[in-house]
Order: sequence, then C-alpha cells, then structure tokens
Amino acid sequence: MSGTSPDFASLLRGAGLRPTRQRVALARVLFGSGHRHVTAESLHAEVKATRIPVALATVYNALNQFRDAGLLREVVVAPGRSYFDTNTSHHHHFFIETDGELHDFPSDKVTIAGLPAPPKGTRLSRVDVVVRVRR
Amino acid sequence: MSGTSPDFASLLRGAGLRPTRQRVALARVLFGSGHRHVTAESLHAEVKATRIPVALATVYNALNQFRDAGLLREVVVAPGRSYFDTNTSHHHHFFIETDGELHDFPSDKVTIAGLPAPPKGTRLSRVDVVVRVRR
DNA sequence: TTCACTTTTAGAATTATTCTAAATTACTTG
DNA sequence: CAAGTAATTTAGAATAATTCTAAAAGTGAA
Ligand SMILES: [Mn+2]
Ligand SMILES: [Mn+2]
Ligand SMILES: [Zn+2]
Ligand SMILES: [Zn+2]
Repeated sequence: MSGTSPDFASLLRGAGLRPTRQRVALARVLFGSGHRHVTAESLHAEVKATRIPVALATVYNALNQFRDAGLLREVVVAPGRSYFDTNTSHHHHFFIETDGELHDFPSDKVTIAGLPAPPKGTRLSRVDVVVRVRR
Repeated sequence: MSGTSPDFASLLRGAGLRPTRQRVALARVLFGSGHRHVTAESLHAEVKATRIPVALATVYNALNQFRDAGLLREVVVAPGRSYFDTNTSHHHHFFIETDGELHDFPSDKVTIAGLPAPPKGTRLSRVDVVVRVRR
C-alpha cells in the first residue's frame, strides 16, 4: 500500500537533522496539514496539547534549525514577534493588523515593475510584499 | 528675515505635543536634515552626543508619540528591533540584511499589479515592499 | 507667580528570545 | 545487543528591546 501518512523522520534526515521525538512532533504539526504561520509560542502550545513534552527552548531551536535548513521561512511583520511560515515557495502576505493574522497570497498574479537595482555591492535576497489591512 | 532654521517647537505644537527640551532636541536630530531611519538606541546616542540629557524611556515615548501624530512611520524589517522613518510619504525600502541598513526608494516608479482584494471585512491600511539584499 | 497638568526620569518589570550546563537520547561500532 | 560518543533536550538563568511606575521636574494658562 502507498504511504498515506507522510514520513517526517525522512524529512528531517533529509535536512540533516536527527529525527528526535520532539522534532518529529513539531514537524507533524507544522507539515502535517496545509501551510501554516506559527509563532514559537503558538507552536509550543499546539505540540504540548499533543501530549508530547517539549520545552519552549526546543521549539525555538527547532524553528531556527528548520528555517536554516530551508523547511521554513521567517516572516517579520510586527514589532517583537516572529512568524514562521511552512510555505517556502515564492508568495506574499496579508497581515491583519488588528488581530495579528497572516494570510498567504500567491505571487504569480502579482507583478512588481520598476524596482530599482540593488545598491552597489549587494545581491538580491528576496522581495517581500506585505499588504496590511485592518478590520 | 525669513527663517532659515526650521521651527521645531511649532512642528511639535502642530502635532499637539508640548515643545519640551528633549522633544525639540529629538525633533532637531530627526527632522533637521534629510530623511532618516533610526532605532530608539541610535537616536538616543545621537541626541546624547548633542549634550542634551535624555533618558532612553523618553526616546521611546517620543518616537511612539511622533509616530501616532503622523510625524514618523514605523518600519519592521528584522526580528527584535523597530526602525522609525522620517519619510512618511508613500515609498518602499531596501534592507541590507548584512548590516541592518534601510534605504528608501520612491514608490512612484514602482508598479504593483494584480494584488488580490483585502479579505472580507478588512480595509487596506498600507502596502509595504521590502527588497532584501546582502553584501 | 501660582498651580494644575504634562513630561521626564531612574529603575523595575515584561516579553521575546538565546544561552548554559547538566541530563537524556540517538546513532555508531563492536 | 552493549557501549561509547556526539547530538539533543531541558530548566532556568541571561539578554535585549520595550514598557511601566511613581516620583521629580518642567510647561504654560491664568
Ligand atoms: Mn531568530
Ligand atoms: Mn511600539
Ligand atoms: Zn506565507
Ligand atoms: Zn523610509
């Protein structure tokens, strides 16, 4: 039978990370369903609800490692908190300022024309578009 | 004779803020020359160098007040620190990730087409474009 | 001048995040 | 499988940015 449940251990190994109990639990929550935007705190709460013990420091460690491995990207839209995004493909965001929610929107319909060239001695890293809205 | 030095007291009064010694000193540094992107720490250092005593808490207070009054806008591009921008007109930013520098670029040459409509029940607040580059 | 507010300030508090050093766990090898 | 070693987790301390508190100082109206 073909695998219906994704293999998080392999995902982690492929990223050069040992598939420990807590990394697998975190990966399951992060990558088990559709794309997610989480904070360290929110992810910590979700995984604890899963009855697997994880320290908040481990969540921070894992998020940083997952990001460094390219499994996540970090999005900074509000002062004082980082969001981690399971959607690593090219896309942009709505940020609902009134309640701190982030929503994706695809970049393929969006055209940005007329961007100036990067300053001398620099290479383009990424173009972020954040559409801020309020209720 | 026509005033060659801008009148920061009036600027502050016009914003509904008393022109105290420290607010005037802060305004002078912020608005006395071309557009600036400062952090609370960097502004604090600059004003202290001017021999006017200011507490860091006062700098935070003033930056928040100036922003609320529309004299500044706040820009969040990196986790854990806020930049305050004296350019309140519509424009976008280069962010040099390797050294934390922010540079303006005018929005009038930039065209963003195909943005989806704001989610139901929300109003557009602002569209931020950040071009991230590294050395 | 006086007086009622505002503002400033030092230092404590808060929040998000990272660090430390010790305990535990994962993988390798025998 | 049993060790051994290196990687990981963890509780709690430490840091960094920012806000709060309550008391002292300053501002401007009268
Ligand atoms: Mn980080
Ligand atoms: Mn703020
Ligand atoms: Zn996203
Ligand atoms: Zn700017």
